[in-house]
Amino acid sequence: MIPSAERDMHRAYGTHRVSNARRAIAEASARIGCAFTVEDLHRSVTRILPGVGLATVYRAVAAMLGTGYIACVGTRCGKALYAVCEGGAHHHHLVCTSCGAVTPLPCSLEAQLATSARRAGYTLTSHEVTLYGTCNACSRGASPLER
Amino acid sequence: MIPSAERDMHRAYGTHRVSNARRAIAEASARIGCAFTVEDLHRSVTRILPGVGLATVYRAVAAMLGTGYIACVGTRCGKALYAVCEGGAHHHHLVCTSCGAVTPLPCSLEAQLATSARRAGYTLTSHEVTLYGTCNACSRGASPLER
DNA sequence: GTAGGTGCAAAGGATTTGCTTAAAC
DNA sequence: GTTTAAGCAAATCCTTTGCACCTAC
Repeated sequence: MIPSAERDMHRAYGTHRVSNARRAIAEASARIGCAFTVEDLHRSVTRILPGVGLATVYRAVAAMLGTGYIACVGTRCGKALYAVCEGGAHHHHLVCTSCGAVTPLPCSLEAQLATSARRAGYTLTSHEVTLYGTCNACSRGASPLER
Repeated sequence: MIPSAERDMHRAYGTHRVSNARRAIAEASARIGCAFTVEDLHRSVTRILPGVGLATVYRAVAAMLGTGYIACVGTRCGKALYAVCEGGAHHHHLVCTSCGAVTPLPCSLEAQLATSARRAGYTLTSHEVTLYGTCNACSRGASPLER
């Protein structure tokens, strides 16, 4: 086993056990390279390893959310959208509404938001910021997926 | 009919027709005073006007989302959470995770976020910011709802 | 050897939709 | 009068769960 691949598995699943199915699922997540639904992921996974069940993908997604390897970056047509998170540092996501590309954005608002919250009498525990826009390629008219 | 109440109905439903059910739904939304699920809203509405169906509430919620009278401020246990939006100006929401209180927060990040996005090669079309925390009352240990 | 993962199928549950009747405008 | 909403019930569909078997550790 290539060490870097093993490291990725640890990033994805933490102390959970790693099966062939989960290996394929983490690999497929990374390969997709943009925001994906569980269904998208399942389709990709079965190309790598046929026979993996949808429930298994859902369970692996839950595990990967737990470790922060992936994050929910919105919804599309009632389905949750996920994306692989690059580093471990606190960040947000910039999602292309045309092709689904996802770019991580370091969070520089922490102090500012906490101040606003405090002024309103709240003690901030967490915040969610998601930016939606069109990426360079899509702005130039490159093949977008259907929204 | 009290003029101010009529004005509220217009804010809630725009050019849609206003029935007794919808009047009760808009009124209940405003009375709740914090974040609510469709189910919560349905319960409140039937106290004002018994016999209103759940589907009617869902359809009214869709209409009120369309006019911006209410907005989605997150989810709780898989159910969408909504809150009445005060003014018309662009703002975000500060949600108390303990009691569900919602405080509108004027958006002061527009320029900053657009710049971050542009730097990443994106043309920003929209953004969502939701802050979660504990309100003053809950911090002091006042009766919280179950999470 | 055992806790944890898999696959399948069935259940769960929020939300939507079809249809007929009733009410707004 | 016509168009739009209500109410009911059934359908939809994403997601979760139960269970028996298998596998990573």
